[in-house]
Amino acid sequence: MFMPYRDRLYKATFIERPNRFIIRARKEDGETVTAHLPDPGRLIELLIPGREIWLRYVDNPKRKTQWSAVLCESEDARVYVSLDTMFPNRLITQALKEKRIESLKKYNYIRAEYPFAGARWDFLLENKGRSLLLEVKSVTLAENGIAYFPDAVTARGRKHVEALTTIQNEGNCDTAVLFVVQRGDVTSVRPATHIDPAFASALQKAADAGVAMLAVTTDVRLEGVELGQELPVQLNIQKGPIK
DNA sequence: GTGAGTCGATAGCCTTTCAA
DNA sequence: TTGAAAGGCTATCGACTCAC
Repeated sequence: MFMPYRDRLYKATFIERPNRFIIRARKEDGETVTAHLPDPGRLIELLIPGREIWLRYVDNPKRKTQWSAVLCESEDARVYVSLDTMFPNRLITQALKEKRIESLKKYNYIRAEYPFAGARWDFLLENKGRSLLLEVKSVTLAENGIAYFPDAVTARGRKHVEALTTIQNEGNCDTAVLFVVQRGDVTSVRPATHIDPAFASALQKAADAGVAMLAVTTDVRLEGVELGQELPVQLNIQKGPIK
């Protein structure tokens, strides 16, 4: 399943990141522009001065910036990595509606952004009257063919997982976490125990409680993003990548 | 039906508050 | 005084609510 970008992309060179939502980049015509960065994650492996990055122009006078970062080169320049944290939800919305994810094929798409138990969940699915709450996590960090989440300590992410565990234990509905890897050079997903051990522990407890752990890869291109195959989520991994 | 406004989400930095 | 914890702020988007 392929989802094209809605806008033309402009090649640029990353210069700096003044704050987590803003970057400065130099376009091919020499103009230096300020762009919004949709992914507020750390991204220290990706956003390195001199690296190629692609922007889209946004004609919206209400915005403070007229440019948004869309994707950049991976560390080894072999693949592109999406920087748009909104894109996975659009892609997964379409994939769920079209039943493109094998593990979730039996579920019907009900709605997105479903408020339940004091939180808002990315998707509500249903199979034969049984509901499933699905939380989507965007993954950009990878090393040696393994994707890691998160790329920075995430108390909110941990609370999300803990809430899913509680809901799963109550038994009223099923729950799942879906990691969407926004790059095509990985073969599995692991919790980043070396970055956020608390999150990794919470994820393990969630899996033990029955929260389904799913992952899909994507092939990020300059024209758009292709939904890739499902990937294994490897828990019980005590150490991070070998340096 | 449409437009305006509100809310929640994202994660790191900085400031403030509070306890030891 | 120092360290930890809590909360606000940042820019943008999409969903939702409400008024017209």
